[in-house]
Amino acid sequence: MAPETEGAPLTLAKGMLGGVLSKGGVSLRVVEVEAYGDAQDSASHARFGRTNRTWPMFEAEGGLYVYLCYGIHWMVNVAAGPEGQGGAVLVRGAEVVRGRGLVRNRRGRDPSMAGALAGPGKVGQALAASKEDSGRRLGEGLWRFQRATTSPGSWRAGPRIGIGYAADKDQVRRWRLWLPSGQVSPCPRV
DNA sequence: CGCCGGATTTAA
DNA sequence: TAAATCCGGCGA
Repeated sequence: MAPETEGAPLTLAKGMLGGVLSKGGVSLRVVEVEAYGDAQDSASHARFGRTNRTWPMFEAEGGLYVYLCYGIHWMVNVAAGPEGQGGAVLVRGAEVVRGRGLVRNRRGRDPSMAGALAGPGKVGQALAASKEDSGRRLGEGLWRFQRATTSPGSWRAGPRIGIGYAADKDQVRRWRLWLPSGQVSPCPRV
């Protein structure tokens, strides 16, 4: 499936753009993602190796890696495979396709405006993601993912956000991808 | 065993 | 510009 010349996380990231990620009654169209690599990627949690938290990153493609950031926000990632390698794709932005009322209740605001789910914490909240979801798999239980039926056509790429701690060489990687139609998540203040 | 700080959001 | 809020990973 993935070309050998390209890392699995970046390949999966491209494949996820425009697709629909669902948990229970909420379905979100993915418009922004970031790829995180294996232990060599100093921005990736895979650099810690398999730990109590990070082990789902090392599962085969389609595994869910969900973790808490800043004590508040749940980041939703999809393991990129191959199994044992480490690597995942963070969902950074989405649009509500189904379950608008549910998302409104969870978020406390109307999710229909453009950019309402621009930001990984917002996506996690819309899906009510938490620790229990980490280690589950897409296609099992409440979680589903439907790839885009029509090709997104084009995407844009830029450096990943919020990884200032990582080595410079990693920041050169343009592993944040988004659809031109989608609103990009804001760059947090450093 | 305690400290540090983060793949962020929000409101002031 | 800061507060919210927590736990994993690392050093001691």
